[in-house]
Amino acid sequence: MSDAAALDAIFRALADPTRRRIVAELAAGEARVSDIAEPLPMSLAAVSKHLRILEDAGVLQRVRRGREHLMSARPDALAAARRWLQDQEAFWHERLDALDAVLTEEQGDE
Amino acid sequence: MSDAAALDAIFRALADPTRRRIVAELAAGEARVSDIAEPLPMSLAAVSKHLRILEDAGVLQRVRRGREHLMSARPDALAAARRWLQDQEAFWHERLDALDAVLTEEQGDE
DNA sequence: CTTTCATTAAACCTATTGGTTTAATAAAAT
DNA sequence: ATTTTATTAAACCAATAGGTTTAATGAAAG
Repeated sequence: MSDAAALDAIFRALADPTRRRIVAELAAGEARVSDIAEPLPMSLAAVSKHLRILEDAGVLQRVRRGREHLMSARPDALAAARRWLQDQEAFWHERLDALDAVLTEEQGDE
Repeated sequence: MSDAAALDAIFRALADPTRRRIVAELAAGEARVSDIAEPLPMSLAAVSKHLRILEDAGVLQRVRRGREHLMSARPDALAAARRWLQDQEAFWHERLDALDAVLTEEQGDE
């Protein structure tokens, strides 16, 4: 998967509130599919699909233990998305700071 | 808009690669709708819709200058999303570090 | 004032998404 | 061996998303 495709998968995966909730809840540690599904207002099958999307995006990982699937976080996965956001923020601020500087200087000139 | 709804809007807005591209290109400074659309492989109307989604999410702002609409970045908007990601990463790492510590200690005990 | 230019609105179309329900699979428990 | 439990697969459905094309709006230029 190219970097761009990977980033795309991550942002798409995080665009759904149910999936973000799952991500947040896995901060408490690994959990079985059923445990993750229990508090969620939808079928187990629906949750299973959400988990696959998160797994495919590399946000979660799955370990099979007998008939149970233990899902857990892959912390580095989120870093790519965070970095993209950070970069944009930095570029934007840079630009605005440069603009400020110009305006301030012009004011000094007048 | 509640915080949760705002975060949702931002993540949804950023889930589309065309919109992320627009966001990235506005690092160069404000631009008219037509300028933004020019390099994109779709109709002006389609771009107009993307811009509205980014604007509604608070990621971009619009200033009308006569018949032109100048779009530009609102740097703080991305911060909410970045912070969410940062928090998750931190929580996850915390957990893994704690787990590491336990395992290391157990090894020392054996 | 008529025409051109910059943009959005509206109506429409197709593909994708997020859910459902009902099988299928496979391991665990009895 | 049979049944129960954990999960995914498959088929389906309604709503949404992302695009199109054709008006409509409204400012600028002739």
